Amino acid sequence: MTPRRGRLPAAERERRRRDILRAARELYVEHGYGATTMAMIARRAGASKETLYAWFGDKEGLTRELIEWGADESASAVAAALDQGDGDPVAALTAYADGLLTLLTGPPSVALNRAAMASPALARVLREAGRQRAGRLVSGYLGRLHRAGVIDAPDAEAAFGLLYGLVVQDTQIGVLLGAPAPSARDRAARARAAVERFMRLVAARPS
Amino acid sequence: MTPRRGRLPAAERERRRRDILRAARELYVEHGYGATTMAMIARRAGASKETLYAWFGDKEGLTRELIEWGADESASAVAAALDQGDGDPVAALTAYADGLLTLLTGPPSVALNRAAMASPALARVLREAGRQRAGRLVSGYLGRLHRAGVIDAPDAEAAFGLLYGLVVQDTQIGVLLGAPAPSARDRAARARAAVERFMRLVAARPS
DNA sequence: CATTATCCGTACTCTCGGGTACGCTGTCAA
DNA sequence: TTGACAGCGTACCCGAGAGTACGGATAATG
Repeated sequence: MTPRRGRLPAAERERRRRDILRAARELYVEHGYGATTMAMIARRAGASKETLYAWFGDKEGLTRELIEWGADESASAVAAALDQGDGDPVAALTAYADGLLTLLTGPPSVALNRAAMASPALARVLREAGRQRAGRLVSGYLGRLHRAGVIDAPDAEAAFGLLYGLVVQDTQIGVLLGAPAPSARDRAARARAAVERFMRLVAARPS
Repeated sequence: MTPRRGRLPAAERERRRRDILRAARELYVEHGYGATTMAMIARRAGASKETLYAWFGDKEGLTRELIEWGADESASAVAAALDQGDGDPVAALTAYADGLLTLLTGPPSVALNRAAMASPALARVLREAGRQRAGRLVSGYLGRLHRAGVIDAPDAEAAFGLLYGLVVQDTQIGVLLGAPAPSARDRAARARAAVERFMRLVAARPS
């Protein structure tokens, strides 16, 4: 509400940048990517269109930064979840699974995934910044479990795919297509069941 | 190439309708939904824009019919796959799994799923005509396996979700976001592994 | 305090695609 | 045979939104 005018110091400028991204994310959630105009974003952020174009290049550039910002947040969330449980892999994986479902079915993720479908460039960013980065974290964790003899999964990448499938099933694509998102209770139950099945499938063979 | 003019008899009219839908599908695959204009569709189908609007209402209506057409095809494919194997459930489910992967990662399905992301109405059609319909077929099949004592899966819906997750994992969303589609060999291997794991997880308990 | 780089607000241009109107032509039905 | 309809081609309208230009206001900076 404070009309900011004149040049901004670096710190303030960084905050304004986040304000703009936040405004864009809200509008994508409310109206969808296609129906959100640069004018709407500028209006909600209390900025001018010219500033948007000066800072982000164009609508795609702005959206790209939005995706990267979200990917940063989710990567930290994954790392944090895997640190839970005090070394108990089931607890850590369950925390990760729950977080994954919460993230993927959350409005911001849904809006950005839909947006990415409309632009190959954005899709690439989302895939690399989001999925692949988180995948590496989890694969690395599963690889360590394997080497520690906790599970029998020589191919950590494949094990990650298996876990992912058990957790997510068709939930994400369903929500992207308009199905209601699962409740917190549902997510927790799914996470537990998925990890239990995962452990059963990759149980370490007695040597 | 034959310039069709004058009123069309019913049979011919039906063929022209398919021609138009086929043209639209090709263009969606080549350029994406958003970048495909009604003029392009009319041009490729050798029809006039006015005819498109007269027959389909608007772009969304045309796309809706396209989705329903594809759903019809895929429902028959599912039914056919489940009939394979001469009563061997593993063979039938493997055929289904392979077909599912082939369908979901195929260019037409990818193009239509991306299109549906841009419109809640289209998303609803795709979800109901496609996913739910196929889901009912498979759930019904799994329910029969359960009642026959072949598997232990009292909740057929949940069992379908599990099978789906084991088969598809993150492949569909990945392809939608631009990852390369899996090869036929990869699909077959995935289908076999998924069904093998599925059977292990829902193995009938010895009573 | 003067200066200057920003930044807001607004108004503007331009392109593009959805949707419509219309005349011409060819084919089917009476 | 002949009307009348259906469908092609083309030209057109219009709204909308991306991106730009510019004047005026303002706060950091020296």
